[in-house]
Amino acid sequence: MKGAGPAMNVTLKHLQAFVAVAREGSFTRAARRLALSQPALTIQINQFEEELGVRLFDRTTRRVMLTDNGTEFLPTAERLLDDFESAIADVREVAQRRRGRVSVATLPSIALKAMPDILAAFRDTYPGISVHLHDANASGVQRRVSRKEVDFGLASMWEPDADLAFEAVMRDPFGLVCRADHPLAEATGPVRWRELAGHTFLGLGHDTGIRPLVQSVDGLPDNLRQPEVEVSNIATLEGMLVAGLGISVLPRLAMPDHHPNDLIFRPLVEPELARDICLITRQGRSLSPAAESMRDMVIARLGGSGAP
Amino acid sequence: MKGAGPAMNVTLKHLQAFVAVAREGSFTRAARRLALSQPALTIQINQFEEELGVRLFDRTTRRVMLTDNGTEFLPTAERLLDDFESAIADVREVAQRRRGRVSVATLPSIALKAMPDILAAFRDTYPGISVHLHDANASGVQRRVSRKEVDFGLASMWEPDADLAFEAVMRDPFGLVCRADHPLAEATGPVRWRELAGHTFLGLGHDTGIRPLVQSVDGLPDNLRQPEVEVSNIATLEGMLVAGLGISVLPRLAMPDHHPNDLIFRPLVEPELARDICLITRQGRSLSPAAESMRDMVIARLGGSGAP
DNA sequence: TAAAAATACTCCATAGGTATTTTAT
DNA sequence: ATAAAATACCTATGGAGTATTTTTA
Repeated sequence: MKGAGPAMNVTLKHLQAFVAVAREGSFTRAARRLALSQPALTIQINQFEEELGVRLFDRTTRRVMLTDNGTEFLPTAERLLDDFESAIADVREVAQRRRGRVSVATLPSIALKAMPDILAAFRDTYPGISVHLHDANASGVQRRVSRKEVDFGLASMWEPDADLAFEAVMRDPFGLVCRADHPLAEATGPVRWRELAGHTFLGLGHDTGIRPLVQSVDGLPDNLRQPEVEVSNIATLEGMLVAGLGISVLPRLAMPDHHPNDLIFRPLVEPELARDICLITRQGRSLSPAAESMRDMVIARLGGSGAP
Repeated sequence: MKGAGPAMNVTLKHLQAFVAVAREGSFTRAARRLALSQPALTIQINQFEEELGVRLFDRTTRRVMLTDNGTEFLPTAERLLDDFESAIADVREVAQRRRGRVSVATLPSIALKAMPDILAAFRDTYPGISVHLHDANASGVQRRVSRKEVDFGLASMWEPDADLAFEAVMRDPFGLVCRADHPLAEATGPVRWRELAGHTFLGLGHDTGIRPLVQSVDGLPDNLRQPEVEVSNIATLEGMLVAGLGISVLPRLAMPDHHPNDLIFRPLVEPELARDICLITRQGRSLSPAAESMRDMVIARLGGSGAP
């Protein structure tokens, strides 16, 4: 409620002019330093004094010296200019990605398989920017983006949301996962969904993004539609798979790779199925410079290729 | 040595525009508040964002909201504007005599006879300005002015000084001072210098401004040119006069008035002699606003009249 | 008399205005 | 359909330059 103050015909140029003349003790030299003509400087100082109602310099054509008022005001003027400059410089540093912070929410599988490389490259390119990585399931990622807890998310779509924008950056194809000594592991290469019929199937719980996708497959065998066993997280599933309790179906990125010799992965076809890994942002909200850089790097690293 | 920074295409107007839009959440309303057209404001914000390299607002034609960067920068921008305004306002307060300080050096006689009224009036007119009064002899007053210990001095000229400016503001006429029962006190009104011949004369010492003036009088009686008794300060002289040890010669203002019934004063003529009470300032140096006001008041109060 | 500030004038860059278009709700 | 931001275009203010005058050491 305090409107544009009465001080606002005073500009930064006036302060700069004042400080320059005070430091140089000469209009001519100060003008040179400011890359200005001497008359222009004279006018600025006159205006400034007029505006303040105070004489800042006692000057003859031979000597220029600060008045008491000028002496008193000089440090203030210098501080104002410094404050101003450094505040602007701070913002610019953020803009130039020399400083900043970005936080991202991803699925655990992505955090594990894709992010380490990306983070390493990012820290390399933008050493001044700190990165915060949160992992959550698909629903949690969306929630964190909505709540502005993170700059953006990287996950499959959990449910459409008008406030969010989803940009697919990578397809993560589903495949059969089972023990290497399982009958289905005798062949390699693609495997059809219907070949999985009759094998003990280990399913994933409702709160993952994976389940609804699998359920959407046309002509899904009954043992996949109504799994005999259901677990809620990948780690448990992994243990059961290694123990040979059954087979399962997972996106390639979600497949555990702690047991390269025990477990195999065969892409599923007829139909091919994949989850789209999306970059999730708030609709209509721009990203901070740091977040933008991170987004670009994620797209560059995930965009063209499939899984690493 | 750090030249005009790179932040200086940014102006206070940009900051004001930013803060106004942030507060109003609307270009149109902010423009109204700034007494500006909406397109002008749009341009300022665009320039500012361009200059900073950062988007400050996410805007559609329907909604304007701060970006994260904008949110972060807003308090800084507000602080910068406030600092600026209050710094300028401070200077203006000094200019408008609402705040400040003035110090003056005067002769004891003036401090005693003239200054009380002046100070009272001054404090009345400029309640925010503090006044410091120093007393010293003529030589000391000049020294304090030269050394910038005071804004100006008020005294007779001790010796010419090219660095000082002397402006006579009042004539302080010399007169005979003696006891009321002295033969010279029988008459009243003016008295001639030569009438003082033959009376015991009490002289003042060399470090006062009075002595050289008296010595300069044409046809000065010998008893004045070579006083039998010499004292160095007025208080002592007063005591001796009251005791009836002799007569003396003093400017009217310097005459003690603790003994209105015991001592009389008769103006001296043939020739008339007076000391000029001068306003003493540093040559070529302007006065602070507070000092200027004090100077004006001193001239107004002493200028026209003689002693109060 | 020489060097520096002040003044006079001229010009053009740009801040700001008006009119219009675009866009999102 | 409407209200608000963006764009296009134009105008005029005033900031800055050059040339000159004034002043003081």
